[in-house]
Amino acid sequence: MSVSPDPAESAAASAPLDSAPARHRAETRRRLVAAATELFARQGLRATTSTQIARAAGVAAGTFYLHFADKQALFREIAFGALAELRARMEAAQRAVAERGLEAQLRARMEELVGFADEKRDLVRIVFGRAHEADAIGDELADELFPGVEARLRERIEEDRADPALHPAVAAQALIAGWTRVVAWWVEDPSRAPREAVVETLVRLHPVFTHRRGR
Amino acid sequence: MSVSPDPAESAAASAPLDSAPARHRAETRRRLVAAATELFARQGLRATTSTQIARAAGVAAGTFYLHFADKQALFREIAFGALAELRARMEAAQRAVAERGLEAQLRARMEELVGFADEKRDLVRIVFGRAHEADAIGDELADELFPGVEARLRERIEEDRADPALHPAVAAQALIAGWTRVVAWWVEDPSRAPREAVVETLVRLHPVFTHRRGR
Amino acid sequence: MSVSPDPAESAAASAPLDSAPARHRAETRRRLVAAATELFARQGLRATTSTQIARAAGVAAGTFYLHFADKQALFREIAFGALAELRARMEAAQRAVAERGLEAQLRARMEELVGFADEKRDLVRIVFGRAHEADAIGDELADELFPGVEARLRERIEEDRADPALHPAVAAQALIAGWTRVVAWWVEDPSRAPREAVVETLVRLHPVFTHRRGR
Amino acid sequence: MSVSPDPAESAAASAPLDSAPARHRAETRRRLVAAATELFARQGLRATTSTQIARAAGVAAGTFYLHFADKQALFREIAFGALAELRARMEAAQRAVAERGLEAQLRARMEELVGFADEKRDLVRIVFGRAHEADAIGDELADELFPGVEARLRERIEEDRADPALHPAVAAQALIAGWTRVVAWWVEDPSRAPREAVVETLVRLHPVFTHRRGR
DNA sequence: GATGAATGAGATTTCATTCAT
DNA sequence: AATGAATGAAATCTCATTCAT
Repeated sequence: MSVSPDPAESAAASAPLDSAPARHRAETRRRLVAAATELFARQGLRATTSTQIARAAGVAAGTFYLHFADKQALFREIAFGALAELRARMEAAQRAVAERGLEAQLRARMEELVGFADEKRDLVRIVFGRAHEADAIGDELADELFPGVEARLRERIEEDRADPALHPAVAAQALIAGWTRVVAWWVEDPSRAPREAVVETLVRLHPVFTHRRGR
Repeated sequence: MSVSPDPAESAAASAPLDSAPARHRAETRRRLVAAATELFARQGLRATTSTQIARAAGVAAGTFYLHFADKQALFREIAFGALAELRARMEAAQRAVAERGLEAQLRARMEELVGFADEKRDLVRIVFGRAHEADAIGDELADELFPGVEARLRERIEEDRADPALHPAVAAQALIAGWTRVVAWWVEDPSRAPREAVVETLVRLHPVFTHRRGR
Repeated sequence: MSVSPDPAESAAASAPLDSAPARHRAETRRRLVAAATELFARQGLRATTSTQIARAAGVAAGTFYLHFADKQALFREIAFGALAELRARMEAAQRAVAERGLEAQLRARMEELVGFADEKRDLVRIVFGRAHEADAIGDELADELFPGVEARLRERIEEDRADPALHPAVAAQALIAGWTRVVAWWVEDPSRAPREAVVETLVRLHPVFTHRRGR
Repeated sequence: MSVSPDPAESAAASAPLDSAPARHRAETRRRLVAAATELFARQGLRATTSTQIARAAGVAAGTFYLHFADKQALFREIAFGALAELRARMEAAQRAVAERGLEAQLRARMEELVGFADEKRDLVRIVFGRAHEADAIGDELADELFPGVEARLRERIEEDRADPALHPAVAAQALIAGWTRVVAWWVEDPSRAPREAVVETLVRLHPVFTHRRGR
């Protein structure tokens, strides 16, 4: 499911989803996404033009805009797709150690985060890297994460599993910024720190880890 | 003292630093910085052109380039100047409570950070805000902070005032990102959290605060 | 047929060359060339801007760059087009007197050269004149002529119709330089020499004219 | 003696030529010429700025204009100085073989021309090379040569040592253009032709060489 | 649905030259 | 005579997006 508005969605909905034209249309869209993913990874977001993407997908320049509002929208789709995948993996990893307690779950999540970033370095670099190619999309992703992180933090505080003096929103902002920055910094040059140290440090900076109950 | 390279510095160095022309030159430079500070705050970095700045400073367009390589360089100078001021204030605040212990010092520093951001909202917005107007300058500032933060963290760990399992560089990246993100988020809309809560949360996320000695 | 590389050629090649858009595109290009020819003749190369040409052709400024890499490229096209015409005319003139011998052919060619320059004074002035407006394009034209001139000279030498002690490449450079200089000098002020004298002198400086066979 | 107008000459004339200030002034001028010669050879004419020359000569930017009207004027002085040297050397070479006849004199001159170009490749490249860095200065040099070449040609024609059907001015233009082009082409890459072949070809293209008396 | 040619705004930057000191 | 900071004009070229076919 697409997170950003998609000019084509209404059209697709008005026709049988498996009609021949609809299938052709979906195929064109898929080709655009594939071409863009490849080009973004190779050249970055800014250096890639919508016309280039269209050409690489074998369609005309104008066709691009029948599927996406603009270059950002296409990239946003890729980025939010990746975020959805990351969340699913973190969920799964957490569930797999559910009975081992909050700390184990936290570690599992951080492990998954770092592993995911390692697999999708190009994407991480574009979204969170120094060149700031994705402009505000990194912030949009962070905003997407924010409510959940804040809510969970609030719960933990209520359960006395996190410091009650923390302002949940402030802490959530700080946490998310820390995570994104650390993975972006690390994928830039993974020799900067052993992967295990990255995970361990992210775990140990988390309020759930540092909080001593009943104090 | 200029933080960034200055195309004119070599020339200036070859003449007495207090000759009449040199004084006039310095005055022109000062006027450019003042005009730029004003314009950046009002219109943002992108919307402000080098020619606008020159005009506002009462000099010709080309004069701008006699003093700064480009708009970014001038802004960098402003930003690094602000950073220097922030550091000085944080140092002073820390020294003022030196005898009250590490935690008090930490709180004094965070208080100063948040207060400073509050005073220079425009600057914070440009450098760390969502529009990413300053491109990589926010990162340059963060990089400037990094060595010190990392070194201090390392010391604390050695003194058993911070969790020894933390990787100093990773933790420093996370901390700095958290600080900058939180102040940017907060100045965007200070009603999001009481100032005291922001300070307190930043304090309580810090490894020096969370670490329990001798464990 | 375009002499210089055309940024749009690949795109055009991917579509039928006679489709409606392609025809429209070609028409736009033609209008740009026409407008440029007129403006170059009137104002010279330097004083004419790409934006002026676009406006005179009734298209937007950016459209210019859809058809030509820059002003030079467009001028190069005009210049090489003229060269092609000159060559064709020289060939035709030569063929018309083919049976009257080498000297007659040479004279026919020189006559055509001088006549052509006379007709296209503006172009000659831009390309070969003192203002050097066309920068290296005059040299590019000379380079275009060089291989043919050198080859023909070599043949003549082998046929004992030119001095065998001549170095063909050196002589070709000298000849071409002489021709271009003389016509540029003459069109600057045709009263400097009677047209017939110009032709006759060019003929009599040519190795084929001066060589005495069997020596 | 300088060929181009020199803003300093009048001033120099109004003071004793050997007064202390005059000597200092001449010294500054000499340093400017030396610095310029070096910079022009290394970077070309365009890439060298008047300010660069002044700095290299150890004087202020404005001082440059106390000695030369502009960058072109300084270069013109260098170029005309070289031309004067070339002429002197050609004269001397010619005189050395005066008794051996016109052809020997011609060959001596061409030999000197090619040798001189070989020694001053940088200068030849700037003045006559493809980059056209010297703008019209090459033409000014050619114009300087023109009257002499034309007059000599006229004499030869009157003596029946050159084809009487030649138009002296036209032929002079062609000859000079051939010489300058050939040396520029050759110094660009001396492997293009053996030096002897260059000389021999220039000799054999000359009307004095090709003319058969009494015909 | 697809095409693809056309749009169009506008900041940057350089450096020869001047002239007040 | 020397200094050196300041002047200032102006053409380029990009590329996201549109819209007539």
